[in-house]
Amino acid sequence: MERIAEGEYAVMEVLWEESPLTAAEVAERVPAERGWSLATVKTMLSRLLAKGVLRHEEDGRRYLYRPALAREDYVAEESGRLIDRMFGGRLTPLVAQLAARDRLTPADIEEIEALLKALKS
Amino acid sequence: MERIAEGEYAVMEVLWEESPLTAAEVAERVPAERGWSLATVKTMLSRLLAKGVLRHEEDGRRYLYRPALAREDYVAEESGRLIDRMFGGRLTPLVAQLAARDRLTPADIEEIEALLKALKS
DNA sequence: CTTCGTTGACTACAGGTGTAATCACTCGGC
DNA sequence: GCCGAGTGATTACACCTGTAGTCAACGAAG
Repeated sequence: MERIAEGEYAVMEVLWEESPLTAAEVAERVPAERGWSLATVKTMLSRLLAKGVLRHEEDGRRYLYRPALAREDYVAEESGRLIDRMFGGRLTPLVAQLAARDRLTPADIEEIEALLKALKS
Repeated sequence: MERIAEGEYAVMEVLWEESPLTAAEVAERVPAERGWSLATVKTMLSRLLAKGVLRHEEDGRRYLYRPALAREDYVAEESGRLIDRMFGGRLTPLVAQLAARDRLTPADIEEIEALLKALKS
């Protein structure tokens, strides 16, 4: 599976949220902080098409874009990659890491415990 | 904090494992799958120096390199970045994600439960 | 029909990255 | 004193990425 760059990811996010969309609609929905011109968004769309993670269908003289890759699949791949690289493929050290950095609230802990309990049954 | 590229990360890994080391020693210890020449490793070292994540001290006519950035700090930053981007900053969806993909063994679950229990006290 | 806005395609260009080669220097051995 | 191996510095170059500009075609409005 082709890698998706950071900026390209922002475009995918938009389309995972809502699709199909035209290039102009995607541009509207990209977070304003990016400050991208329409041209930039179009470049992203072309590159994502070339990478095969987007599809487009004709709609008159323009295209409607939609993801060709499920968000879950992408997210699973990226998470796995990070955990493999940094934690030798094991999740526990990541949890420990985050805990040590106070990234876990008591509510988070409860939630994860509940999730794990459900998994065991 | 400067970003560290994928290849550069491999060099950091070596130095986090053992330091200080000379360029040649780093090259020896980089995973063989990379198939890097010594020249490539030296380039990486220079760039990492420029980014300020490595230090070097003189040792006669060569340098000894050592990390100027703790592994924990880097790992914390990267993990946080990924979790922010893909899971809205929350860890629970990541755990759920991994669970759904069978990336969690029963042993993992036990381990994390124990960790969380310890955290609560 | 002419004009104008919209659209995809193509081109541009600087900075980062992977992957080196080459150069100049120097120290240890002869 | 000279030579070769090791060393950092400098340079190279293609591909990826962020960020557009431009162009040609086409369809709607007048």
